[in-house]
Amino acid sequence: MKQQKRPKKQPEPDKHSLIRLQSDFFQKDATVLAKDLLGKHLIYNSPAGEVGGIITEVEAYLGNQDLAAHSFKGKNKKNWALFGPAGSAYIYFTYGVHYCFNVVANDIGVGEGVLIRSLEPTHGLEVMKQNRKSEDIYNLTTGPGKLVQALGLDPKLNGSDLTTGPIGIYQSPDLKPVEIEISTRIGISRAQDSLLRFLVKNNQFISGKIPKKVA
DNA sequence: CCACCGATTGCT
DNA sequence: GCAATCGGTGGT
Repeated sequence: MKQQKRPKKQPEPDKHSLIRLQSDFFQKDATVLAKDLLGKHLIYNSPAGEVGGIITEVEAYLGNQDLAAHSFKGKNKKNWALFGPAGSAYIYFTYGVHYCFNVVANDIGVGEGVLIRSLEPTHGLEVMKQNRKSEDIYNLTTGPGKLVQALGLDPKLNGSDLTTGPIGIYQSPDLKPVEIEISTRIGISRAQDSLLRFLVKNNQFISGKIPKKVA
């Protein structure tokens, strides 16, 4: 028997079915928050429309106990937002070329954050394709610099409140438990053995380099 | 003042 | 494998 065609086009998730996460969700250690962020939606209500996707890869950075963290040597002009309240944005400029986006964790002044490394695109695909000058959905948001470019995140949103501002973290009501894969962090020269990179198991939307899989 | 480097990406 | 490209840091 022949399959019937779906009468309705599907996959765009309905923004209004998503629940915006509030400060109690963010108020925890970066290692815990990192894992909790997997499977949640990162959505930016941009001037060009709503863009974003499901968080599939993250890394935790732990403040003054973490040699690889930007906050290791304390607060300065560049990293001040990392010391803000849990649930705020830390957007930093690196390699003279790219921006990366973090979710601030833990108490004010601790300097913990979660680097968002990869998304599965769900919102505003056309806008993101334009921003990235690529039609390949696997090349839109699979990397910390790429996803900031795809979403068109404005660096002025550094320090902004993710619970009320134009960038938000959302949970789908029908979110299933996420299976998590763990590895060492990528692109750092110190603390290379810490197992602080977390990925949604078996997802295809991961950043370029091969993870040193451990657990 | 100069050299180096970074939680990256893309091209050779 | 390496250039792009910029601001901060540390050494001379």
